[in-house]
Amino acid sequence: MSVNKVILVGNVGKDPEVRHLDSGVAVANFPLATSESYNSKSGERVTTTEWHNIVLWRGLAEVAEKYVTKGRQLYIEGRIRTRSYDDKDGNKRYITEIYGDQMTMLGTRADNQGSSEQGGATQNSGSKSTPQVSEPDIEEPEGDEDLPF
Amino acid sequence: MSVNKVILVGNVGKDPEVRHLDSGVAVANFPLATSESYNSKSGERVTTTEWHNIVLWRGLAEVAEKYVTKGRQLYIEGRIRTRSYDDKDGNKRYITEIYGDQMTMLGTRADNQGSSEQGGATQNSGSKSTPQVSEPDIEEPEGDEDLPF
Amino acid sequence: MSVNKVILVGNVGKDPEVRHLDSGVAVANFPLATSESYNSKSGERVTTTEWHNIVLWRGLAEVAEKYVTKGRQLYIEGRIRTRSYDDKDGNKRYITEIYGDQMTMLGTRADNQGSSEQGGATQNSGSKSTPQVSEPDIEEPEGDEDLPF
Amino acid sequence: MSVNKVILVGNVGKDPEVRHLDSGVAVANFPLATSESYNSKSGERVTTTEWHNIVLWRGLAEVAEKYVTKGRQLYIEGRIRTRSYDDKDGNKRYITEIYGDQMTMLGTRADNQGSSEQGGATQNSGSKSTPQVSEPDIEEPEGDEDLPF
DNA sequence: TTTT
DNA sequence: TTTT
Repeated sequence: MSVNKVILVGNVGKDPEVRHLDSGVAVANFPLATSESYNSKSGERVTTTEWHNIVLWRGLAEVAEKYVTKGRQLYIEGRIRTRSYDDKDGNKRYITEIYGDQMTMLGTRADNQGSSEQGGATQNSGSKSTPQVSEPDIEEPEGDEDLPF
Repeated sequence: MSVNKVILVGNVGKDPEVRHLDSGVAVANFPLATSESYNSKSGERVTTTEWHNIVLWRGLAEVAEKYVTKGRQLYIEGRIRTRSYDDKDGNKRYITEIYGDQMTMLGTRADNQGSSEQGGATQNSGSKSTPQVSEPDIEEPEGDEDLPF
Repeated sequence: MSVNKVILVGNVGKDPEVRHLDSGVAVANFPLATSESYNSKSGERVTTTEWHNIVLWRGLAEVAEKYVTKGRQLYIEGRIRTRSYDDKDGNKRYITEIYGDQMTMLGTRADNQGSSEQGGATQNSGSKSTPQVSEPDIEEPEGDEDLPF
Repeated sequence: MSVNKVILVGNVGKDPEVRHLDSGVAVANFPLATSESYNSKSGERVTTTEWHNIVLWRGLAEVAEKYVTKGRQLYIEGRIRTRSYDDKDGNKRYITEIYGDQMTMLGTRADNQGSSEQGGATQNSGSKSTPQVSEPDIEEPEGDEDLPF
């Protein structure tokens, strides 16, 4: 009876960290930046950046491992999840993450690799550079508890 | 160059707290619950609830003050914002909030008030019980009729 | 490499028509109304209604058959699809439809049935009146061509 | 009491046609393609393309006039609107359009211009190549700093 | 009519 | 920590 949906277009802040759980399930984590600009009262242009903690599971994590790199522009659709953990001092802390259910690579390869032999709008051929992917299904990301975050 | 969008349909956990800043600007805060169900490996039906910290400004805050109450089912569209603050021990803490840009009251009055004289699908008359509102914008693209398509 | 997403909250205009294809696949069709209000230049409050042609497949169609009725308030998430057909005069015509991938019943039962023994915000017990459902997966709605629209 | 929202990421099919109404209001029209791939029953990879009729007003139309060109990858957020018109034979016809409320240019300039002196991830400097824009609204919730959370 |  |  409810909806929890997030849609982000932003830039990857660091190369993903990908773990493979004992169960064989892959999990990827990386930060994604979105930014907003507005004119302050005093007239300057102000830009603020928001950092999102992206978490991808299974197939999406594997795609991230292969194709997602720092600087990449991505579309991510997913849901918000806040979880608690104990910090080194035994205090309960909270962290909010975005569990991605859908991911689309934006821009072309030239854009994102800096290899730069080619700068046009055409996508690189062969090696299916940047697939669009989604979660296999509505399978729940269980086994979550196994993760030593 | 980026997008930070959240869409929620959930139930209000507590009556909003509404503050009026010195500037006259109103700010409302309240928790909104979304829930998800899935079948665990062991076969039971598991429901997890996610709590979202909703923040509304100005006109939306004023609408919340008047119409949003505990239990209410709402549609909220907004953006994610994580801010830091120092806790009582001087430690830096983070909290993630949803700044609402658009809000729609769901269900009918009977639904949400329990007064219940009337249960049909028709909306309550008079007193425009549950207005739909958004941040200032909403300039209508009129003049449409002028177009010689 | 692309995204085609629609999010609607509106009211069902007519009870769904549900067909069962030879393959056993169910398909449901019904209109959903969304409305917008704004103040015209001349100062009156103007409300315009938009009608969306909703199409649901398989499990979602079956849920619609059981639970979706005229007047019901629904959340629908899906994608836009425009298809052509030949009208009685042999002219090519186009129709745009929303293929729903996700559906959530809004409001409570009292709201939507008019039976009205109960009007509070609590959901009906037992018989899990209004389930939230989604497409089994990314299975393509093939067999579409079989439909005598 | 309703929501009519569309989110698209796709490629511009033709340079926009921009009109300036007598009132001074600008209107831009262009097609945007989104595509979907899936594996058919017979095992081949099938890609279908959906064409969306984008309509932008005022400031957004002016941005489109300056920056949107054929091939460009765009994020568009808006709403569905179906309108009728009479065709040359006097028959009533319908067309469904997407009225854009928000637009974001995706990829970098190198991506979209083919000028190609440069292929890396860095955006072109100067001439603020690809602004992100939205309909008039966007009043910032400043005064935030005043809040004694 | 785009893009991969 | 990204990007413009």
